[in-house]
Amino acid sequence: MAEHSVDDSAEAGPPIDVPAELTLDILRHSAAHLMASAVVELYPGAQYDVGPATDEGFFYNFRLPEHTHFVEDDLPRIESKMKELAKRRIPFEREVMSRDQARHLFSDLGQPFKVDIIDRMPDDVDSVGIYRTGNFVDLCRGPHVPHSGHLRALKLLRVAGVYWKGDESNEQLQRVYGTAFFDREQLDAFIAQREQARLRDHRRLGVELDLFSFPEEIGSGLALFHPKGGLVRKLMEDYSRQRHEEAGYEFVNSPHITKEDLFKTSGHLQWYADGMFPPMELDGGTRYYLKPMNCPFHILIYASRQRSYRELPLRMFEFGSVYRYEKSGVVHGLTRVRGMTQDDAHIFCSKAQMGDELRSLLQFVLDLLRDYGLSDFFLELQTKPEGKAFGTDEEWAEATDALRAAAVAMDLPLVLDEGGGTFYAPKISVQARDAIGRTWQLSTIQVDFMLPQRFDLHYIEADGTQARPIMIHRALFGSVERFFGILLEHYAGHFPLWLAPVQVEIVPVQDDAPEVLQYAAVLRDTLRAAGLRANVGDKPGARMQARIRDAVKQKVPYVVVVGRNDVERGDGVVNLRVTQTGAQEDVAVPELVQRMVREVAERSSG
RNA sequence: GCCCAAGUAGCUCAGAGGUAGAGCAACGCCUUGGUAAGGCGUAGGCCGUGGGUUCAAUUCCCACCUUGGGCUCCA
Repeated sequence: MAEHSVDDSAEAGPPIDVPAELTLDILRHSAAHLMASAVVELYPGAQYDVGPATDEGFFYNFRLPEHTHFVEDDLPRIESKMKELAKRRIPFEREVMSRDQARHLFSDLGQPFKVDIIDRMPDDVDSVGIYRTGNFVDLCRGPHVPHSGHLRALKLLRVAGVYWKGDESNEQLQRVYGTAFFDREQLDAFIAQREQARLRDHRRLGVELDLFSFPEEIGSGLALFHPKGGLVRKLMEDYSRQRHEEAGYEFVNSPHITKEDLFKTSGHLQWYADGMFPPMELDGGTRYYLKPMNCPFHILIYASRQRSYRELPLRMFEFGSVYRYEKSGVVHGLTRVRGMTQDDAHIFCSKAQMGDELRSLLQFVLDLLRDYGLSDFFLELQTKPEGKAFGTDEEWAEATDALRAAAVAMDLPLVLDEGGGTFYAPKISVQARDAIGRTWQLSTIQVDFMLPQRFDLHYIEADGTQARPIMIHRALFGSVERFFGILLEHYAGHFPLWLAPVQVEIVPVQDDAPEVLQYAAVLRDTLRAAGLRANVGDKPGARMQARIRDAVKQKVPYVVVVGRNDVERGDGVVNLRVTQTGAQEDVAVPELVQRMVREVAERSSG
């Protein structure tokens, strides 16, 4: 997933001695040097910036001379040059020199990025490490492999434009990504793993399974859900509604557009305008905005009349459609869209209730996510974004502490994301690992002291005085679209029975024998009467084998084959095929119904 | 928004300065087959959109739209 921000720590410190063992990071960092070495040979005058190892491999940032730039087709050339250099077993030679000496060296070499790194080093650094690989010289604390012969399982992956030091206002450099492993087998496994990820890409599955599409006519980042996708989505939403109802939420609704004043009051126009679609202006000059969030609306519902302490906590839930103006380059399938539906709720409560409410809420979130088949979580605590938020540090600290306390009580790994909160509140993000180990940010829970102030919310305390409620903002799926995409990838399209758009495909062996078709129709109706989604294909002339294959490709969980033999035997036993494994067994219809109904009720993941 | 690349039939892709092709899907006919593709045939395309160059553009150039990989940002 997301790469680290540019990390030049490998270059910025004093040199490190030879390591006790050769780690993958060391190998990859050496591979980055080798790549830079190849690039400098192939593109004389190329300037190199930083080139660390990453989780997936390594990269190096370059500026090529005279407006030349890499294209994808250059990668094979660079890669062969690297292999050629690797064969020569060129030693990685370490040298320690004074800071001044190094500065002169890189200045003479015409490597301004290195000079800059040296200049930015802390004052107490007076000697630095240099590594030479043949003619290539890099500022580097190391360590490295002894010689380039260790670098044989290599692959360059892609080129990308990156901002120097990761800052949008800086010049853009070109980054070449690659990866390296100890041996060929590991590299092949990596390539196979990428292929697996490609096969379960939700954008691909969305087309194959006829779930959703992104027609150009609508616009970037706006999805259309087809009947099957719509059904899965409805099942997801129905269950969510049911659970929310049980957990004491009330259902509200709000419009998609609103006058600008509402977003002035909420602070969205001050802090979030970049993420909003431009306004539409009516005849009288009144400006309306599409809503990027639902909170101001729920706040107005709260404020619609006087509230008593007896009503708190007040929990308002809505599948709210919001629109966010995402930059054109970031839109991505269902996981990053411009129009989405949040399973959004706002809890209004007293400060005294906040702790309990947060703990039970977190438990509720995790329980619900588990029901959708995710079970491997960690939490992230995101704090005040300096300079991009209102409110005092004390208020933020109090809200953040409340969140931290609730998070700690969950006994899950907790990581800190300094400055990752929104403009009105710190938050906990629930991160989940999917079936192939990728992590996704799902739920967010925010403790908000700001908006109740800005909207001047209050309630009447037991003693008759006015008090200020606090707000908890929370979304479990995050957005329905995004969660749908994540589940689709998590399951690789094999939805668990309770979510599968078609649960059983009934395949007649002889599709022109009336008694067989009749038998299949009766079976279908029996299954449907039990609330199961059963289907008999109506494609004429399709042979049994082809129908089975289609059902498998459509990832229908079960296939039941019925034919003349079953009709003649008349014992109500049919053959069941578990699509994902190909396993077959004979089973009596009542038992089949019972089993499937139970599997649905348990929401088991197959 | 920025860097790089790509848009040809529903899908996956080939092609070439002289107005297009395959496989699968669709449709029709034949086949009635017991667990992952039966056979034959038919139809399907403003070659992303708009400009330009040219006798001629889907092919070359420009802009825009959409998509992909990144950066930045985020649910």
